[in-house]
Amino acid sequence: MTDVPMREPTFLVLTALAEEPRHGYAVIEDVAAMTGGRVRLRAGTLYAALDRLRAEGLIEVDREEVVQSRLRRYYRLTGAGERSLAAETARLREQATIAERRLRARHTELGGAPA
Amino acid sequence: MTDVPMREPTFLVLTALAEEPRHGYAVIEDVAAMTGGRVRLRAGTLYAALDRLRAEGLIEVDREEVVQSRLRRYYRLTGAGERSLAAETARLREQATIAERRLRARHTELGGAPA
DNA sequence: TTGTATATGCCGATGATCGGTATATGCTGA
DNA sequence: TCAGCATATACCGATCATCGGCATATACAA
Repeated sequence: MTDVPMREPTFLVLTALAEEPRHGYAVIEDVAAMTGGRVRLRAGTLYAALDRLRAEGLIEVDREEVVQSRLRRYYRLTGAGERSLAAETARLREQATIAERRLRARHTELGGAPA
Repeated sequence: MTDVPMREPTFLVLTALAEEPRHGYAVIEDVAAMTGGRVRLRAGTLYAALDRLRAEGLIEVDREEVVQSRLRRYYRLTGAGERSLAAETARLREQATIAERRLRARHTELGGAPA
């Protein structure tokens, strides 16, 4: 599906599920921990992303539990989800590498702008 | 605040300008080259991004040239733009590192992933 | 003269995310 | 006691970057 790049929340949801199956709220917590508290996923964003990723076949329901009358629906990465996350990760790394090289070069230059 | 993560086209525009001042069309070409042809910026995306980034103070007009009756408006990164790109790059690298570690761990596990 | 490359720019549609709200339950503290 | 917070899922309207197309010019090649 198109190499429309993933947005940050979507990428982080997949990364959270890459570690182990998690239910929605646990994904929110893991994403917050992973980003040092910077990213607090909104409930609307999270559950919409979960539905969308499931429809795309990148994640699937692992199991459901009921704890203290509350439902916990656990999701896990599918094979396609894992490949998608790996591809996206490679893209992030490549682009970071290119940008870093260029940023470094700016401070390596002695005085002048290149012609 | 500006905690809102940059989208891919915006990041690539800044990366293109990090190397040297470029005019719009040259940005499109550089981004295509940088991504191995994967990302072909739309004119609408590019010029809207240029206007937006200029309004945000991340880029500014470097100079204007007229070549064969056609205007070329060159843009360059500002100090704020350079810091913003550096921050975004760090974010990409961190997230790629976390995702890679988790993806690797999945294949390190004894017994492999459940079908 | 049709098409491609250069070059900038506008405009409507799309869709992921944001921010808020709703619905429950259980725990803690004033 | 009752307010507030954490847990947990889910819907909703608004925002806005991007997409995809179109318009405008000029120059050159097929």
